[in-house]
Amino acid sequence: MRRTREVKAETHNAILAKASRLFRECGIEGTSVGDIMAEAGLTHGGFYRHFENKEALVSAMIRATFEGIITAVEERAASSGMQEAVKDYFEYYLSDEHVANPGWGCPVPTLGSEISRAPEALRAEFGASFARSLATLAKGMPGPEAAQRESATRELAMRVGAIVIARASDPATARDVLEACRKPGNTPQSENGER
Amino acid sequence: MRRTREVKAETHNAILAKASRLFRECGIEGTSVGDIMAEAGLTHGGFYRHFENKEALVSAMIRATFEGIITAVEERAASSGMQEAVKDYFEYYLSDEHVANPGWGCPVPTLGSEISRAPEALRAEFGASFARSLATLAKGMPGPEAAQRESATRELAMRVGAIVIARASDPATARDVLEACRKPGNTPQSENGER
DNA sequence: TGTACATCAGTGAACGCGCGTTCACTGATGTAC
DNA sequence: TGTACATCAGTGAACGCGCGTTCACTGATGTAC
Repeated sequence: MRRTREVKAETHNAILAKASRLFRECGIEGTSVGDIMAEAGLTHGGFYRHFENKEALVSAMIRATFEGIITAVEERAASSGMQEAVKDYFEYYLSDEHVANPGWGCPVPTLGSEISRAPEALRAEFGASFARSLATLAKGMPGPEAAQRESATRELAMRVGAIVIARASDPATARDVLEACRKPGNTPQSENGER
Repeated sequence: MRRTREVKAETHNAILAKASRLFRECGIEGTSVGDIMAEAGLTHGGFYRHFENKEALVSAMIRATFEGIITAVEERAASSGMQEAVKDYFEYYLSDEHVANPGWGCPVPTLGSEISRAPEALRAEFGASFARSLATLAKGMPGPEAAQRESATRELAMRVGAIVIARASDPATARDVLEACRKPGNTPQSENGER
């Protein structure tokens, strides 16, 4: 039953894609290797021909998922410009759709706390991938480079918090929090340079 | 080996207190009933004389932990005023100490994503407890009531996100994010009333 | 206040279950000639 | 291009383990009189 190189590569990508959605939707501990393989139409034993263990898959999933977000924003920027692409992303971020579909959303609100308790190697991958995403978003912010990075960080942090709170709360509380965070006028933008 | 009412009440509180720290530090799934009981100096079997099941403990822990935070802020406010108490809380929130000690910190960044996937009853408890905490913090913000609530929400959301990101990242990324969020000047404060 | 008995807080063995990982096996693919 | 054999992707049973929960048991506490 050996498969061609092409088929193996497709399987590998399928495992990654299914893991990406399931981890975001059900959490890392809440998703078993068997769940992922079944979703990919395979049995659990074959998993270890693709990844050394579950942790290795988590690491690859983190990188691939952030990379996918970066690519999506950059593709949008190619037609409408970075500023518009980032504005759109931030608007989507606080949408009811994003709140309701963690499996297709940003990995930070879903996986952040689990990664906090994970081995250093995973936190290193998460930090590096997150930093790359942030650098992309920063390019769509106004002002000089330092201010861009700072305001992208604050804007994203506020949205991550809003999503975490909204998803963990009853609908009424969720609505209040989302509405407060949707209001403009606080695009932090910082005072100015810090010296 | 039956215990007096007083001893039982003490045991009950000990279980709650140990669970509060362990859940925040290791996550809900990452903490077993046995872990909690051992921490309280007991064996796992006795747990069910105090709580119907693990979920009931989680619910009680959420309420008690938020209530503890509210009490701490209000006690500080009794001597220095609400504005100062809330300012202090927000400052502590982004401190390295808070990042390093999830077991003694805000339950939102640690438990938020797990609660998202929990039964509705837990999300209802989380939402209600969170909303009460937010109402307390709002009292320390400037402006009319609606603006107070809004800016407390945004300020807290940004901090929740910052902590989630910082804890899940490598030290360098964590530092960058925390520093960006510590800068003042974006106390959102919203435009003004919304009609 | 004293007695008799019911209650029940806490113990620790046992349960069924799902997990991550291993392994012998299969047969199609890859490779060396 | 054809042949012989090594490789290895995927299968499914099996492993050891820790989990939440149950339960028979113990003996001190609570209660009824």
